[in-house]
Amino acid sequence: MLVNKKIISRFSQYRKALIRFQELGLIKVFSDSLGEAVGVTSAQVRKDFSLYGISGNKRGGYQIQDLLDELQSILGKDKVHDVVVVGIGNLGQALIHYGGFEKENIHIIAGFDIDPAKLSKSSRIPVYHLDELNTFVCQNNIEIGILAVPDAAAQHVCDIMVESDIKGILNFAPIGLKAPADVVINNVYLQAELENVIYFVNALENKCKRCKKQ
Amino acid sequence: MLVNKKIISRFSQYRKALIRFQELGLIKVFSDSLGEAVGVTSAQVRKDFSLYGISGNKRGGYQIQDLLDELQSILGKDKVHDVVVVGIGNLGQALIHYGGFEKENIHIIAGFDIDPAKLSKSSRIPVYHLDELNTFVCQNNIEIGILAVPDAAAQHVCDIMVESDIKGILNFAPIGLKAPADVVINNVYLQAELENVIYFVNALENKCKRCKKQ
DNA sequence: TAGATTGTTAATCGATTAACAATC
DNA sequence: TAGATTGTTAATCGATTAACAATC
Repeated sequence: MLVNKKIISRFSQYRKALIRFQELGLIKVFSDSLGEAVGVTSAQVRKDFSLYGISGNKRGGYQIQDLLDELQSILGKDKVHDVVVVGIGNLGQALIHYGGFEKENIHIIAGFDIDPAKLSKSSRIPVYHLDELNTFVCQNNIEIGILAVPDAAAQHVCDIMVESDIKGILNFAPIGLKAPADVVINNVYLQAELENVIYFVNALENKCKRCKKQ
Repeated sequence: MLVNKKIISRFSQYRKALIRFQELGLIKVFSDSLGEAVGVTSAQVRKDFSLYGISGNKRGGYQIQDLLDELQSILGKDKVHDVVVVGIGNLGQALIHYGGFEKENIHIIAGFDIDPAKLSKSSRIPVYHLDELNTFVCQNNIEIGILAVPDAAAQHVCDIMVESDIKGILNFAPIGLKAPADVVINNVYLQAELENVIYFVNALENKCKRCKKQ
């Protein structure tokens, strides 16, 4: 796969950095400075862009606005994407209350749960019963769903989402979900990310201790 | 780097899957079934284990309990890790209210913010002013912090955390944080993860359209 | 024993980087 | 022009996988 997850992640980060540059009043960047802002080499930046046919000016760097236009279109930021959140626990709640996605053209338009206490059809972002997911997705042409239910329910709820014809799932349950090949699944395992930090902090400490002993 | 982020992430996932297997009453697994549960090849599983000197029985697979013991110790699950959350917005709040980390020996013991409205010293998990971070970290021997502040504040707050002698940061701001080499930083960019799903859903759709045209 | 699974080596695959010619 | 930066190729690096001998 020539175009992979990582390059698209970097595009998201380039975009964020370019917006910050623009806010500072800058007009153009070099692969060098953009790479530094994101934490990658300048070669990486140029390679990424050239893969997508994005070109700058030899000696003159890249026009920030041009880059942004290209990245917007690659990342689909030129149109609104409606998203639903399934599972209104702590994380699901945080996501539907977080206002930051709005201005990024990602609109979270509804939540779903099975707990009657969580339902509220009249909130700014309504929360419906999971039974209504199918109809809602169909009527509103939803393609993307965020899955934030307890581990034990994850595969089952995933099946329901797929059944409803959701085409992409951002999954927070630490489970290797099974789904048809035409459904995109992207996993974020928060506990694993935290354990990663813990592991490397310990690893580094042990290395230091060993160094001191010598 | 022979031991990288990815292998440790897989260890976290193996562990979760093994716990599920154990709950089902299973005593041993094969690299095959464990790989399937996590979504990797059996070769990957055996390679990962052999890198850490974890061995099974030829023909007999691996004892789940033995594996768990090894993974617990690699991931540092045999002792409690205290963690603080800096930035009590939607995400920070979700993290300190999420109870699931407790039984995983990851204890979130305090939050920090600068907004007076967010402070509450008497909650189950108290939220203090950022000014108190230094003292708190020192007194409680904190090594790990979760950074969940607005983008614009991220680098500044990161500096404060490093200053307080925090050694590992799980960062949610889409910024390539600058920190000394002995500070471990692990980035989770939720918006980028969502944009990833959006990108690949679109990419797949376009491919299908093209297929149908032919 | 025959069959199945591990552990490991070697091959493959893919992503990153170094380097430099092209050129503004 | 001289100098700096792009765009791209080739080299490197690292991670994954295939394959199979060892062996329970």
